[in-house]
Amino acid sequence: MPKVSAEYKEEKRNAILESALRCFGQKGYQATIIDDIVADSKISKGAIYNYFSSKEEIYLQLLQKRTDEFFSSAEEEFASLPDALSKVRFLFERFRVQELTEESKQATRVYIEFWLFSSRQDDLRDVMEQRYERFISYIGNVIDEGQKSGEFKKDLDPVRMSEIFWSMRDGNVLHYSFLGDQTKYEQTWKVLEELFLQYIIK
Amino acid sequence: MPKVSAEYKEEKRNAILESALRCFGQKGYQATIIDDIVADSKISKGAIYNYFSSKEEIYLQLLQKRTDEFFSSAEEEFASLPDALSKVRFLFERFRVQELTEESKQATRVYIEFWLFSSRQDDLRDVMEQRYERFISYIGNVIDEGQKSGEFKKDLDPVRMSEIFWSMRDGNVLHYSFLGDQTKYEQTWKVLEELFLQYIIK
Amino acid sequence: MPKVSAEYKEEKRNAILESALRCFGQKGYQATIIDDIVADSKISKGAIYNYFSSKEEIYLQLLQKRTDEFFSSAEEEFASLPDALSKVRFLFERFRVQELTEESKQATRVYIEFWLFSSRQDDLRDVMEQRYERFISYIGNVIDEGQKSGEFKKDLDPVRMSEIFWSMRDGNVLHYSFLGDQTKYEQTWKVLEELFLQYIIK
Amino acid sequence: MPKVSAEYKEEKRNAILESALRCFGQKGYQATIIDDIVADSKISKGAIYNYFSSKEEIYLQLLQKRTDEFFSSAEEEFASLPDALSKVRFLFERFRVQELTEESKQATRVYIEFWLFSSRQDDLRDVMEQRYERFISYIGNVIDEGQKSGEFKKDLDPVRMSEIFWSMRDGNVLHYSFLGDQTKYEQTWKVLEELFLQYIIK
DNA sequence: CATGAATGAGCTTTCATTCAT
DNA sequence: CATGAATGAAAGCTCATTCAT
Repeated sequence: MPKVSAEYKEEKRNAILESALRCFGQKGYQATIIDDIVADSKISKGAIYNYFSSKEEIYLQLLQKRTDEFFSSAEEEFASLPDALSKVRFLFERFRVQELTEESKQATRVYIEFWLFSSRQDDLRDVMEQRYERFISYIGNVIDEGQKSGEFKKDLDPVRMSEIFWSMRDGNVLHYSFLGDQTKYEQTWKVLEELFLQYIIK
Repeated sequence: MPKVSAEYKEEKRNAILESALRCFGQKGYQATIIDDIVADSKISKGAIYNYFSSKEEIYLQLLQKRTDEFFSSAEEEFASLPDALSKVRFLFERFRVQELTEESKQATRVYIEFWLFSSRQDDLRDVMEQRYERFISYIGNVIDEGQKSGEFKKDLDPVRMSEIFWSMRDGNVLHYSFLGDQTKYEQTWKVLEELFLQYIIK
Repeated sequence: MPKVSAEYKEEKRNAILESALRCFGQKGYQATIIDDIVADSKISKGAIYNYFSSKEEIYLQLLQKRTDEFFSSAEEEFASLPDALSKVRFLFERFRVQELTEESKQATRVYIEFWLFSSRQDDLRDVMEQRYERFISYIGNVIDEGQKSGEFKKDLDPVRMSEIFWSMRDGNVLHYSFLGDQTKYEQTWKVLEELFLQYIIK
Repeated sequence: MPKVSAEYKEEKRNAILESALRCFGQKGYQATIIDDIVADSKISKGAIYNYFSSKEEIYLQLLQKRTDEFFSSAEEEFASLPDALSKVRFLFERFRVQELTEESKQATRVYIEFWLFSSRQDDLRDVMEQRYERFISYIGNVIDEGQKSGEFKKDLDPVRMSEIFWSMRDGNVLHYSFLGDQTKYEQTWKVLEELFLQYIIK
């Protein structure tokens, strides 16, 4: 019989994750120290370690949460979209709008940093690779759908096009996260969308 | 041993830089400790600090050297290329081939990590920003040249297209550095080239 | 263990300061390494840095504490002393007795070393200069009081006489800290007292 | 058969010592690094170690040289002085004038620093103790001479008075080296002279 | 469960000294 | 003898993690 309710614990977990995202975003994953999260969240160091076993774990959970949120919200939107093209357009729109928030920009930056960081640690690599697959196949499926419906060219490899989508997105956000110019980000992203659609649409 | 030749010192410097690149590439900039470079280069810690004033300095010099090499070799090639389109094609070709080397892949990975890292430190930011400008304007000029010669569409913003080129490249290399699949890298890059050229050519 | 009382922390702070004084006294400020204080106090390096931000800070706090103690105890004694002469006599007596303790001898030695050391570092200089002023004006005021009451010669500059007092004291302790001969120290100090009083008394 | 003349070697030795004094004076003994002396003297590190076996040795030699110079010049002056009082007056005058030079002020400062430093190392202690004795007995002898000639009070202990002389001098220079106010130094020293003479003269 | 004091391995950088040339 | 590159043992300080209260 637990001493506190499950909601209470869930709330605390979330508070820690939110603080962690802010801190990681501001200082970077490696540069953030646990005391930064303590200061931001006003939750004691010991408590943080009650909820997460390590700094790495915090990051991983954060990533998981954001990933889940992305997929569930995308899934929700997709339900009302009639065809593959609308879905691709929606994704471009979504990344155009979403990245503009400071939170989202930082999340991506941290994601890239951690991605790089993880690539040298086998246990982390596996986690990141699975996540990668999930993202790739998600858009791959939309492309595939569009091919089947005759919207997109048939001779494209859906996986390849998906990789291209994500490369463009990651590259663009990487530049934006350094430059910080929102208008430029939106315009560049708009051009990338044109480039991409022009290439896949029949 | 003192009063050694300038070449000797240059060699030593390069040996350190090469070791550093290997180490940074394998473990990441932040995760690499000076002793890793000592172990890899068989050069003592003190000696390393005779050549470079800090770990940061080592990185910056490494970056400078690679940047200089890129521009001088590109300049050389460009001399024999008749038009802007050939130049853009050459750049795509170059990044297709060059990134395939382990060294180059790691260099880019380290570059991205440091880029992220530097964005929070004002003094480093300046250095990185200047380097960024240099790369952007380099391809911007080629685009501009192509517009004047009538090769490329006139209504494109050269700077934007340059940013798009670099975003695509950085995004693609980032993915490749994580996945490590050369064939996939080449194919994706090929498609990105098509996408890009199709968009800019009249 | 956390959420300890303020006294607990105060005790720990003091334990560190006491160890530091012992170490500084034995080996000198510059020659003392943090591990010496760790060894002497049996408090871990990390814990020491929880209480003080640097070795310099430890020294400065030590100085502050001793200075405060000096002034508050002197103030207390002064309250019951009827005239300026008694006060000057008291100060001579005090330094005669106090310096005899090993702790006090070492403190002065460390103080002088740090004084020398600080004179080349602007931020430290300021701190040390203020402390200097405070000591000088303290005795200057007593001299002044004695002049007004007619005890001391009127044509003396109180500040100068105060500087002379402290010069004699610092010089004498410096010699004593090197020689370590208590009897000699006391006798020399006695003579210096005579010299001084003979010069200021009407 | 040496390769170079003895004078050549002597010159180099002196050049090193002069640079060392400048450096020690500016930065302190402990804070001075060999490279400072290299930079100041333009003599290579290896060469310095040909002439001196360690940094400590450099200091000791410097001290020896200055001590010898002091005694030989004092001896020279003393020859023409008729009585003990003139000799004591001459010493006060000498320290009043001499300390005003930047070089001399720094030398004393370094001397005190090293004195403190040496007191914890047995081998150095011996050297410093001997030097101490020499200085003490030098003035002790003058006092003694004055007592025998009837100039000074008979009931004074010459050694004690000598210690007092040197305490006053070291204390005063210590303060001056921190404050750096020449006028104040001269005036304070003048008062100390009065104090001292008033006490010893019959 | 929460707290935050304690731990100590680990990091970057320094510098007296050595020694190959 | 002169040179200055090489060495590596320290030193000050950090910070993820633990655990007594």
